[in-house]
This record gives sequence, C-alpha cells and structure tokens, in this order.
Amino acid sequence: MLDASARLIRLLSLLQAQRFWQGPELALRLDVTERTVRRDMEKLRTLGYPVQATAGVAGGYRLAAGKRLPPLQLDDNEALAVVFGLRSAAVGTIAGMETAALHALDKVSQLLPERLQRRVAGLRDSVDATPFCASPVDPDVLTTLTQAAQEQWRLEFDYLDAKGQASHRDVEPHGVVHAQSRWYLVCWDRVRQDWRTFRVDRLRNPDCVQERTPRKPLPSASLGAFVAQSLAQHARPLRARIELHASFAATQERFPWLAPHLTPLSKDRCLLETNALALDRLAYYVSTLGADFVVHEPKELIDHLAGLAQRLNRAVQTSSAT
Amino acid sequence: MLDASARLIRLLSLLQAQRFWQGPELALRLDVTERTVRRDMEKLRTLGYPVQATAGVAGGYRLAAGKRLPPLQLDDNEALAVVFGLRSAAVGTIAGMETAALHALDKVSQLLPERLQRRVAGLRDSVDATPFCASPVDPDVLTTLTQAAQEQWRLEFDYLDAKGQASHRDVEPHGVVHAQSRWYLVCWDRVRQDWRTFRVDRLRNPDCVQERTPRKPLPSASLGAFVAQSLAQHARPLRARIELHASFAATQERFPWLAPHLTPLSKDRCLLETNALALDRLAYYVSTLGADFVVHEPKELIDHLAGLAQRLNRAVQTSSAT
DNA sequence: TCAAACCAGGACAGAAACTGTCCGCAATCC
DNA sequence: GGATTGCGGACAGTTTCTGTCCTGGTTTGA
Repeated sequence: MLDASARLIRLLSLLQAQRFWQGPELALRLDVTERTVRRDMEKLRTLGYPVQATAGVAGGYRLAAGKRLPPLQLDDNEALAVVFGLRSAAVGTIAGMETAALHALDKVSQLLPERLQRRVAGLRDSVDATPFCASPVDPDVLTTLTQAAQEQWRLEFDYLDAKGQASHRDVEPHGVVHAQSRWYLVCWDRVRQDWRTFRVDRLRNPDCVQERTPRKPLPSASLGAFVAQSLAQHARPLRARIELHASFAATQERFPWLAPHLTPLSKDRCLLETNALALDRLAYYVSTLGADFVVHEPKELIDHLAGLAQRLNRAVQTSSAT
Repeated sequence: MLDASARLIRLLSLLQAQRFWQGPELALRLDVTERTVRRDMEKLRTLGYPVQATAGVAGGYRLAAGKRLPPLQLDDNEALAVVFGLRSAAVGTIAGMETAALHALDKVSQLLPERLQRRVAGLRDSVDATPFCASPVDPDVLTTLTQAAQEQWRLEFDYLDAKGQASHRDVEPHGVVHAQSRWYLVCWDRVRQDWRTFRVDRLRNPDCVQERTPRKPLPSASLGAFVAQSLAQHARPLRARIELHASFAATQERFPWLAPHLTPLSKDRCLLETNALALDRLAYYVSTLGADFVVHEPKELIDHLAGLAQRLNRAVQTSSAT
C-alpha cells in the first residue's frame, strides 16, 4: 500500500547517505527487483530530483544537485551540527544570517526527536559558540519567543529596561525581529494595554502560558516596520569612529566584511565607521586588526579599551617577572 | 502513477512550511478529496511521522516531533542559513561540532541547486563569521578536500610546512580529520610515495584532478588513528597556563565551556589550562574574562598580549588627547 | 576484441493500491 | 444545539505497481 511511497522516501535517504549506489545493491536493500529500482529512479527524475547514472562495470546511481533542494535526511549527528550551527547564526555570530537561521532553527527544533532534544540540552553549555558581544541573546529564549508567537500563546517574562529597572510583563507576542544587530520582541502588553518592543537580550525567564489567545492586528504593515518605527523614536545610535593606520585597500582585502564601513583617509590611513556594534566585539575587532588605530568615538569604547589595556599590562608584567 | 508518492512528499513539505493545516485546505491544495487527505495522514503516521490532529472548529493537522527526524524541506533562505551555520561550525567556531558539521555540510553542498550555490559564493565574503583564530581554515578548501576524497580524485596543492618551506604536492586524499582544534588531511603522497598528513590551514590552491584513482589501503585502522599517530610523533602542544584572579565557582558559572580546563587554586584564584587554542582566540578570551589574570605560559601568548596592550595604549592615549 | 557488469526501457499480466463517494460518529467551539 | 473539523468503515471502478521476460547501449578490464 504505502510500499511505493515509503520506498521512494527511503531511496532518497539512501542516495543522500552514500554518494554512490549500484542497482543490484539497492534492489537487495529495498527488497525489490532491479527493474523496480530503475522505475523508482525514473520516478525520482520526473519528480525533479536529478539522479545521475553511469553505465559500465563501475557504474551506479547518484543524486546530483537539481533545481530544488531535495528533502534533507540528516542523521543524528548531522542534525545536531545543523542545530548548533543555526543557533549560533541566529544569535548573530554569522552576521546577515540571523533571521533566516532563526526560521530554519524553528523548523528543525519542532521536528527534532526527543533523544536529539536531550542531546542538544546536554551539549548546550559544553558547546562553545559564545557570541562575541556584550549582551548575548540565548538561542533558547529566542526559540521560546517564536514558538509563543506562532502558537499564539501568552507569555510572561522579567524585563530590565534601559535604565536598569526591572519589571514583570504579561504579553501577547507577535514575533521577533532582527534589527541593528539586536533581536527585538514585538508584542501587545496586556497590562499596559499597548504595543511594545522589548530587547530580547534584556529579557529573562520567559514563560509560556499555553492558552491560545487570538492576536490583535498589528498597527503596522509588518513586524519589521513596527520595530523600525520604535527604534527611530529612541534612536541613539552607538556610533564608532576609528582611524586605522593601514591603507584602505589592505584593510578591505583582509576584512572584506568591513568594506561598507570603511572610508579612505590618506594613503595609509582609513576610517572605520560603524554603529550598533557591541562594545566587546568591536574591541576585539580593532585589537585584531593588527594595525595601530585611534578611537575617536565613542567614549565608552575608549574607556573599555583603556581598561582592557591596563588589565593586559598587569597580566603581562607579572608574567614576565616570573 | 507517482501521484501518491509525490503527494506524500509534498504533504510533508507543507506540514513543515506551516505549523497548522486544515483538512479542506490541504485537500484543495493537493487536489484530492478530504478523505484522501485523511488517508495520507494515516500513511504518514504509519511511516513514523507523528501527525497530530485536533477536532473542532479550530482544528487541523500539525507535524510533531517523532522518533526520527523527517526529511527536512528547506526553502532557499533557510538552506543558506544552514550552509553558513555549518561552514562556521566546521571551521571551529562551534567547538565540538566540527566533524559532524563537515559531514552535514558535505551532504547539503552536493545537493544545493545551482542558484543557491551562486548565492553562497556571493555571500561568502560579505557574511561575517570570522573564526577567531590565528590560522583559519577556509570552508571551501575543506569541502574541496572531502569531495576529492569521496570521489577518489587526485589532488594537487601548495603547502607551507612548519618551517615555512613551500612545496607542491600531488596526492591521493583519503579524508580529513579534526584533531586538537585543527583539520588534517590524510593522503598518499604520489611523489614521496608515502603516507602523509597535512595541516589544512597551511594548504593553498587545492586543485582536483578529476580522474578516478583507486585508493591504497590505509596503514591504520582509521583516519583518526592515523592522524593521532602522526600527531603523537611531532607532539609539541601549545599549552597555556593562565592564573585567573577570580573564584573557581564564579568563573565556571560565567564560562561553562571552560569548566574542563579549570582548576581551583585558592578561594579567589583559579588556573586555566588549555592547549592548542589559537593565540588570537585565547587572547580574546582572557581579555573578556573581566577579571585580572596572569599568564604563565606560553611565551607567545605573553608577547602577543604585550603587543596588544601597547597598541591599545597608543590608541587610547591619542584618542583621549583629541 | 570480447566478456562482464552495469544502466535503460518496452511489453505483459496479475496483484495490489489508490481514489471518490456515502455514511455515521466524536470532539470542540460559540 | 448547530457548525465545523477530524475519523474511519464499506464499496466499486480505476489506476498503478511489480515481477518476469527481453533487447540494447556503455564502460572497464582482461
């Protein structure tokens, strides 16, 4: 009955697990005739999965890249790698991939068998993928939020606002948006009876109340638009201006991702202007540039670096004394 | 003919793309009766994919986590996120995931439709996922090597050995192994007529010669064993010993992934012992610990930090003068 | 050059499945 | 209670699938 369908899916898996299969072997493994294997290959092909076949004594079948990505069948370890890769990408380790990564992460998280969920939980802390920034977001928090939004659940959490004031919130989350290297939660605050955006990194102990609450329509065209608006209101960009003692061309070549923020100043100077980067990370960047540099702005970065320099000096002086 | 099978696969995709589907809608979209949809759900369930259904006016179907991960159907952006997540994980950004990530990366890379491959190539440099280490490995090189190994192709490349001496190599690659936070290529050197391991980060311009060359049997039980052997011969671990001016407990809590390398020294001191970590990265770690510290070993790290401190000092002094 | 090992695919017949239709039932929400 | 949604039995006609022939084309290697 579902023989044919199941076999087709299994065949796809097999073709992904091993590059190369020969007809007789597949026939044996799938418990059908070679003729049927051939027919199945034909089916896969008409379904749009390009099965390449080579004749001859060392011939066989293989799945090639087609027009669409076939359904990926991952084994346990691969699935874990994907999950952790996406977690780190979502959190901002891979700039530019945050939103897509979170989507994908959502998808696999929901389908992850329990044994794998446990392994994720177990590895969570021992796997090292610290986002290099001052206020890291916990990927678990992120997925909790998107889940609450998708399921239309209520959500409670503790929040620390910009002034350091703590509060407890009860909201109807609409979604989560990545903007200016930060994640924001857009939701309806049930107590304040108003729309709010919260910075995900300032949010603690999210707790889903699993009762379905129909969503109010957003006052904006999209989540992104809404966040953009509220950001525009409280705009206080942390802009950094750093003068690098290195040529524009050289810097650009070594750090291609900085290119959009670079301006040439003179033959061996260029200016790095960037905003909303976390202090720690920025500090790391400039210190690995390998070149001398001068920080013009912001004050915070200067202080941060000064503190760092002092600590380093202390560390090094004591060390060389030993 | 392949209606049923195709529909089943499509149904799996649909169930992944959207959390929630109602029978009538699916029936419409798949162009079959609701009865058939129900039957298909039954099939999915007997295939081991747990389809949950809720009755009532707001009811519908959804795919839950089962015993096995269903074949993942990713859209373009999700696929890209997965690829970049895996690239960075393979390269060592996510410690402990390197090998699994490379496997998964291999799998999807070979199935990636051309338009996505182009997008990967395009984003490659603009996506920021710098591995924080001194001798980064290029994920492209990595996948080239594994491909050559799998396809049993020959491979040529330029190599810079530990003494800085360049040479051109012509080899039959057997595979790639991650050990001590480095990737190693295991292969038969056709010129030297002997087995060799090469550090992937020292390897340049890999070039596949696409002619199938049958592999000689490895002189070891496995690739891993082989690399372990050759590493044991040239063992010269870069061990770092750093005394932190912070309590064992506090450090462990803030940086759980350091736990295995930590030893308590006194009430407010502990020792961080770690090996084979890249200098840059180590430097970053210790400098973000937020606590004072003293580096005992190695000399390189002390020098590195001293240089960094000087640069920082210069940067800061000039800045505050402005 | 020939044999062997592989993929390709037409023809055929019996078996198996799939599908739509019609039905009564159960759960849930308003 | 009515509306909406999922569940699944029964049935019959149709479609598809499968194994078993068989012929033919490629490639490899002896």
